[in-house]
Amino acid sequence: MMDICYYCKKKSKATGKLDKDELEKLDQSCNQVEFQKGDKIMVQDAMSYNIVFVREGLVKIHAMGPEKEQILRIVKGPAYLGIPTTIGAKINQYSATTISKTFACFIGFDVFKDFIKHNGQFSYEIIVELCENELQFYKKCMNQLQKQGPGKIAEAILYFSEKIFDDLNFKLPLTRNELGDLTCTSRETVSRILSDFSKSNIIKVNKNDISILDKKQLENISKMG
DNA sequence: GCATTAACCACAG
DNA sequence: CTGTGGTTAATGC
Repeated sequence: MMDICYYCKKKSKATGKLDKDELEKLDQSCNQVEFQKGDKIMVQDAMSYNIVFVREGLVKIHAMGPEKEQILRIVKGPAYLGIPTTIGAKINQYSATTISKTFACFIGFDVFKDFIKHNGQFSYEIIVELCENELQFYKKCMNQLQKQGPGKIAEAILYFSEKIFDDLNFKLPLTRNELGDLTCTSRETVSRILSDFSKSNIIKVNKNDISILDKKQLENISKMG
């Protein structure tokens, strides 16, 4: 059972920069887990000892704020989870819950830290991922702070279509309530806006199945706010 | 003032 | 869990 990581076909870009010895080290502190939809991978306010690599699947990063639950972002594997909170704080600053069947690996933080300190190529790839996340998050902030309801929802639909599913037709992996938590609106507003879009033939909605009919229009609404 | 927007509440399916 | 209608509060002409 040696060298599972060595032969793993779902290596991250960073892990691809590790040599054989390092992969063996990784192997010894890496633990594969299969999650069902709705399983918790990380829990806010708990101690964190691991970095999680999501090989495949969708995960929501969320946290309880002073008022209500907030979904911070949606993560699609392959991607790392928990680097900011594990490096930057002793206690998890957010939770991670799967929204689809997910395959993930838990990596001991000591080993992960060791790679960062000793393998520049590895570190660089990690930094690239963190930077992309930060830029994406800035965009989401602007979206939430400056757009009105329809603009926020339009951007969320485009986000799922382009970044997550790469398809004009997709099954929304969130409830209306969760989509509200993601876009900083109420579930009622999400409902109304979705049916408005539907009535104007911009999208087709059937339960959680969404089809984008008029992408131009949707982009326009997203842009205009 | 008047219009727009969206949250909150309630209730039905 | 969703969709819809009424009410209310904030904001901007």
